[in-house]
Amino acid sequence: MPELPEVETVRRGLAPAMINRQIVQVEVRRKDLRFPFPSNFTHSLIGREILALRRRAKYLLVDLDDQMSLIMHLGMSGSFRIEEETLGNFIHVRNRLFAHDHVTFHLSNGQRVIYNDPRRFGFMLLIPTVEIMTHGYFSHLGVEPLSNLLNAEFLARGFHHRKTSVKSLLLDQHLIAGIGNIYACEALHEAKISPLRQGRDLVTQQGRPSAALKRLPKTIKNVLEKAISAGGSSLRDHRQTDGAMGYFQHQFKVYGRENESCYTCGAKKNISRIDQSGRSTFYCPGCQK
DNA sequence: ACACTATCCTGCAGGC
DNA sequence: TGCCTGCAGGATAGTG
Repeated sequence: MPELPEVETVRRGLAPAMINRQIVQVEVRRKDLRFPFPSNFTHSLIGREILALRRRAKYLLVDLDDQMSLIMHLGMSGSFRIEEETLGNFIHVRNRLFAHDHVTFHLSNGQRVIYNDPRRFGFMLLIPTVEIMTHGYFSHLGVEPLSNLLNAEFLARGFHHRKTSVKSLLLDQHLIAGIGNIYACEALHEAKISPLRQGRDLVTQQGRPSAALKRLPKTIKNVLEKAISAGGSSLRDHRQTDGAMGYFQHQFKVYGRENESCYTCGAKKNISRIDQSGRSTFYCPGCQK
């Protein structure tokens, strides 16, 4: 589920609860998510203070006070929620658990952070903070799409000679890290670029970005920033940490709108759904060329 | 290097 | 009602 805007929404929700708190207890309810938890996972976390909560691409990075970082990925269906141990001075809320609540972090401020993940494609691991950038998960990640590193010249270099479709290139985390299926579709729509175009087709003979490609960095940033402002997109599993839904799904122009009319060019019942590398792509053949 | 597939897992919508 | 199929926000290993 979670693409960059959803992960960033989660990060912003968790930060005030977690930063400068101590982890006083950790409950792990199964032996694995995508991968087995390390045998010392719980033991390594208890007593640690959380110094910072960062995001890289779709990863959450929790920096601890012993030079270690907890790396968390939400996979397709992961979410976090924050619950209070106490309400007011007297009422103790029992630890209500739901299906697929796999991990609970009890914090020194009396809050608990619960990780829920029905499909269990998510994972958590502990690595030394200084090794994050050289670790296999991160060393080959592409640029942050909201940074200045994503610009038309960068895309021209990345797309040059590539026969792969521009849609698939946007999903390639080695090139740009953080875009997923929804926002790839939405950004291409806003740039009026067909998802079927080959990467090399958007680059001139001289290796310069075409006029269409020059529009793309801006539309990527636009879509991601608006989605963050809306708390992400809730299709099924994504929730903000207070349990609220994101609401950017109401602003989708193409994603999930097969056979509906195009808001941009007005064509009736025009939005198409096609398969690209096993993922659904939504676009308007009328205005995306 | 590149392009494409199969796979992990659960839940849900739609067809019959 | 129930059974079956396909599809879902991700990322990797494996194949030609």
